[in-house]
This record gives sequence, C-alpha cells and structure tokens, in this order.
Amino acid sequence: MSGEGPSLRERRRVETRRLIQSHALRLFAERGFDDTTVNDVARASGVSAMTVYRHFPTKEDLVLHGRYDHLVAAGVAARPADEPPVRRIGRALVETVRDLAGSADRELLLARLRLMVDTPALRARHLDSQFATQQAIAAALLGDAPEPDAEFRVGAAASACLAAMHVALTRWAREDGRPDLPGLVAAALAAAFGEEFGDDVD
Amino acid sequence: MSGEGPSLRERRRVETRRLIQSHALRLFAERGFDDTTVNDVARASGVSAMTVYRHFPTKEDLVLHGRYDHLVAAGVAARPADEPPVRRIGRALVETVRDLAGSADRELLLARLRLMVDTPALRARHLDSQFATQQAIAAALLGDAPEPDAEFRVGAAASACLAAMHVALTRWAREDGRPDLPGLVAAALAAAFGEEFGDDVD
DNA sequence: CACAACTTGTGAGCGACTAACAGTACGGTA
DNA sequence: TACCGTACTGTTAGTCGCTCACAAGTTGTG
Repeated sequence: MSGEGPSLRERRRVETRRLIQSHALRLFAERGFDDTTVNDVARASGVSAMTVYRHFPTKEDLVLHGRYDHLVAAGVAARPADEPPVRRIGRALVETVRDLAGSADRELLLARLRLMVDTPALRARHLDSQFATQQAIAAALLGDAPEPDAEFRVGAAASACLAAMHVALTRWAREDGRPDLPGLVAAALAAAFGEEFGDDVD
Repeated sequence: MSGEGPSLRERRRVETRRLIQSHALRLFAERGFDDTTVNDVARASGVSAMTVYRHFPTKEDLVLHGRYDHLVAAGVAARPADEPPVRRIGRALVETVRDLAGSADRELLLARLRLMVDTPALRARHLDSQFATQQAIAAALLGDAPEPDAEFRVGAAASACLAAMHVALTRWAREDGRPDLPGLVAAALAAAFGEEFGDDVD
C-alpha cells in the first residue's frame, strides 16, 4: 500500500484551493482587489463562484488565509520565562518575522501585505486578526484559564507589540520588501518601548 | 435678517441625520448589527434607504461616524514638548478619554463600543480608523511634512499606544462601562510600557 | 414670481454571499 | 467487479449592501 498519504480527494482539495488562491492573488495584484470580482477569480481558476466560496468563506480570505498565530505563540512560549512580557513578545516577533522573511513564502507574504496596505477592507480585517493573535499570545504566556487582570495586562502588552509590528510591516510593503524586515520590526518596537529588540543583543 | 444661524435646510439635514443614527443604534442594540438591514433603519426613520446612504456612506458608519482624531491630536500637541513621545501620547489619550467618559456622549460612546466589541465588521473598521488617528498624532507631533524615519518611529509609538487603549476600551464595554475608563486606559498603557500614565502623577 | 440649488424617492443594476437541489467522482465494501 | 454512501461541484434563485440615473418636490435668492 502507498503509505498513509492523503487521499486523492484531499490532494485535489488542497490543490484547487492553492490554484484558486494563486489566481486570486495574481488578479488582485494586476487589477486591484476591489476591481476584481469573485466571478473573475472563479473563471480564471476554471471553477464556479460557489466553489470559491466553499474554499474561502469570504473574498477577503483569499488574501488573508494563512494565520501565523501558532508560530508567534510558540516563539513567545520558547523565550525565557524570566523576561518581562514586552521583551518576550517583542523578541519572539522579531524572530518569527526573520524566519518568514527568509522562507519561500516571502514573495507570497509580500504580495499579501502589498494588497493589505492599500485596500481598506483588507487592512481592517488584518488588524482585527491581530486580536486573535493577541489572544494566542496571552494563552501562550498565561495558560488557558488566565486571571482576568493578568490577561488584561498581557493583552495590552501584546496588542501594543503587534501594533508596532504592523507599522513595520506596512513600511516594508510600501518599500517593496527592500529593507530588512526583522530590522524594521525591531526598530519599530524600539521606537515604541525604548528598548533593544534585536536578538543578537543579550 | 435672523443672524447667521444655520439655514432651514441645514437644520433639517442635521436633524434627519441625527434621527437616522438614533434609530439605527436602537435597532442595532435590539436585534444586533448583522440582523438589522439598512431598509429596517430607513423604515424606522421614515425615510428611504437611499436617504440613509446619502447621510452615511456605509452601514458601518451609522455606528462609527464621529471621529475623535482632532481631539486626540490637540491633546497630544498640548502636552509639554520635552516629554518622550510615548508619554506625551499616552497621557493625552488618558486625558481625552476622561473628557469623553464624563461628557453627555458617554452613553452614546458606550453603545457604540458595545456594538464594536461583538461585531467583527465594526471592530475591524474601528481598528482601521486608528490608522487615521495614528497619522493625526504623527502630524501633531511632527508637522505636515515629516521626515519618513521620524514618522515611522512616532507612528510605531502612536499605534502601540492606541492598541493598548483599544484593549482598555474593549474591557470597559464588556463590563458595561462600570470601571473607571481613564483608569483602565492608564493601566493598559502602564502594562504595555512599564510607566505611569495617570496624570495626577508627575 | 421665476430660477437655481438642494434634498429626496424610485427603479434598475452590480457584486458579495447563502441556501437548496442535482449531478458526478471518489472510497470502501461485498 | 459491482455497489453505495460520502464528498465535491455546478446551477439557480434570492437577500443585502451599495451605486447610478432620473424625476419630483422644497428651499433660498434675484
């Protein structure tokens, strides 16, 4: 038997999903998000509009699908527990971003950020998704049933860090990915918190 | 002539606007934002749907209309120029929020925040509007044509402050406006920046 | 009173999104 | 191999947010 590999159905599913998303990102980059209809994406992908919606709950998810919450949360959890929360979170963000900016997903990430920067609906959705990231960070630092007050404080710290990172991501996309992304994130965090976040420093 | 008072047209205009918004907020509070159509709002207000759109560009603006950017920016500009940006912004936010939470708009503010907290679309739009606030703060601190690098640093600081404040606003709405709002905002800022933001302290 | 400016309602239409139904291909089973 | 439940897809129709074009009524002005 051919191992426990995913079934044909599963492979097709992820393949059409990938196909649809790649056509979507291409069309959005060419004509803009608002000037591309879901029907356009469907036609370009050779499927019906309904199929697009079955794979992506909303048009915006064609761009935003793919969360990094667990990566960030794992990075935060991995940092020494005796660091103050802001440093823990901030440095974990810099590390996570370094991994992403060096990976094969770099171009994908850049394309998505470019769209986000100048499409209000996408920008808004992305900011709201940071709310989920914030909660993932809080869970990583405090466990599943945290005391409300501690959750409040950690939530404030996490959302402040994420907001600073967002400014860095925005600038990175605006400058077409030329600057060093982890450096930008570290600089944004330093500007906000008056502290070093480059992880070469001890 | 009857002075320079607003014309009849103008008075009617602001009156219908107020009427529509009050009916909208009432209906949204009763049935929820997503389960209330713009047509419902129009009917309740005794106007056509088109009129609603002429006064409010989108359904979401029925809740979000009314920006505080200029208030915040003025507050930031009013603080001593020798303070570091984060303290300047943070304390200005606490002061602005104190004014608002004590004013007659308090119930209106609370109603709008309640809707924002549990309606994803509104939450997202509100977060995105903080982007505009961030730019207003940067403009207040740096003038109209700032150097990109300084704008980046101030933007990071401002967005981090606003994110922390948002956590406080969320909690305030979740607890039905019972806690002291400026105190909550100060606590969130303190948790994020490890510094005091109550303006009684020197 | 006449004319311009403004506001509103109506109707048609687009696009995002959903629900219901039907057809087809896959996966395991006898 | 033949069979059947399951999953995936397409089609159709419909709701809702939102825009445009046009007509009609009201307000302000000479």
